[in-house]
Amino acid sequence: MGRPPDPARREATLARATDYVLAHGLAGLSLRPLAAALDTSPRMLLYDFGSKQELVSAVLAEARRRGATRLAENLPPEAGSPEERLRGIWAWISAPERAPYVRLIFEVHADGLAHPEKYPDQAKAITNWFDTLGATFRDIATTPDDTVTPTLVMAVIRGLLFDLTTTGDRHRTDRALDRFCELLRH
Amino acid sequence: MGRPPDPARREATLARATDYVLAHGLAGLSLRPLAAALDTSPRMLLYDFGSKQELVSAVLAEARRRGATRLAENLPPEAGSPEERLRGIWAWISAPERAPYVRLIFEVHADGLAHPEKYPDQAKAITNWFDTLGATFRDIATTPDDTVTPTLVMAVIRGLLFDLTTTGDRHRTDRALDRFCELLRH
DNA sequence: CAGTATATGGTACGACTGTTTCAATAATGG
DNA sequence: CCATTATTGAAACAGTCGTACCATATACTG
Repeated sequence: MGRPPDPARREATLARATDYVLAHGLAGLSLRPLAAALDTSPRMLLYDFGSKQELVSAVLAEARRRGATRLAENLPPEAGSPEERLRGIWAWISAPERAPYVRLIFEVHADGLAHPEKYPDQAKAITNWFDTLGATFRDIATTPDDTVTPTLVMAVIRGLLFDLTTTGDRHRTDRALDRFCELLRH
Repeated sequence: MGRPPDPARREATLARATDYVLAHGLAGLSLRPLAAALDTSPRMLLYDFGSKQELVSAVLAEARRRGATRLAENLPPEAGSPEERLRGIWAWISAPERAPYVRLIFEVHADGLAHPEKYPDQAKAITNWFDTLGATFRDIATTPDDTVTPTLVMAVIRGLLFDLTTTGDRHRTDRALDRFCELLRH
């Protein structure tokens, strides 16, 4: 008996909160402005998530979930040559539409370096996200259990993303990826 | 006439504030705890620097200055082959002693992505810092004014730094750099 | 000494923070 | 209608934030 719970509300709030965090970043996140933008109240955010920290955790999990599905939709891991897949991943992740996700990844990474205790396993989750990408390149590895080549490939992508997001110089970063593909062919 | 100014005090405060920021990060920086750790008062910090934002700018400039001189001291840009220089840079910047600098770089980068207005030209300053490193590799470029190869080299270093600081897996990241050197030789 | 400029302490302001408390409303089953 | 459970609003609490104001202390010149 009693009024039935409405789990859909929490999920809808989570979805819109994730949009908000992707748009505004994690750094200055505050419950009152967030609640105002979501047409709810700080009271309800805490009612649904318990605390700000748990809300942030939920938002990060949701953002990761979204990124993974979008990647799976657009980049079948078996299509084409390794080089074509590498170019596909770069085109996908460096596209302007992905900028909010990329920004959030860098933000969590940086905050996790200063305050590791705030992200118990989420730093690893970010790693897993890149590891998923890295698995795509297992076939250009030197040995079956070689983790070095995927590590290098992911480092190039992350490093070029850092460069692109800082300088905005798409031409130079695109050509640097070309150069890397060249090196990989030999 | 009147009491003479004491510019040494401001510089001493700046040096110790830079130490503090390198140790504690930029994210949660607050005047009162900072002043307490520096045996001074928020009053004096504002007296010397005008505002928190200007203090942060001064600290970042100082940190950049330190990083540049430490690099110049330890890595003469003309010594050895490009590969030896690349390994030298990686060994230098990935050393545990550089961790605070690296953390700060990632932190400023991430914060600059979310709030570009807070760092009018300092995002470019970070780029310049890496550009200085990149100039070291101009001789393995394909053409004299090739910026692509230095871009790729710096991307590998930044990407591997991201990986190393997240996972702590030094063996894997070191070997990934070996692999990159291999690719560069051909 | 007075005059003057720098340096510093203490304090309070207004705005914000995450969270709590108390009360009211809404929706169900009996 | 009533008991019960979920939901929601309004307000307050205790704290922190950057900063401004006012007084005082300090060190120098003439």
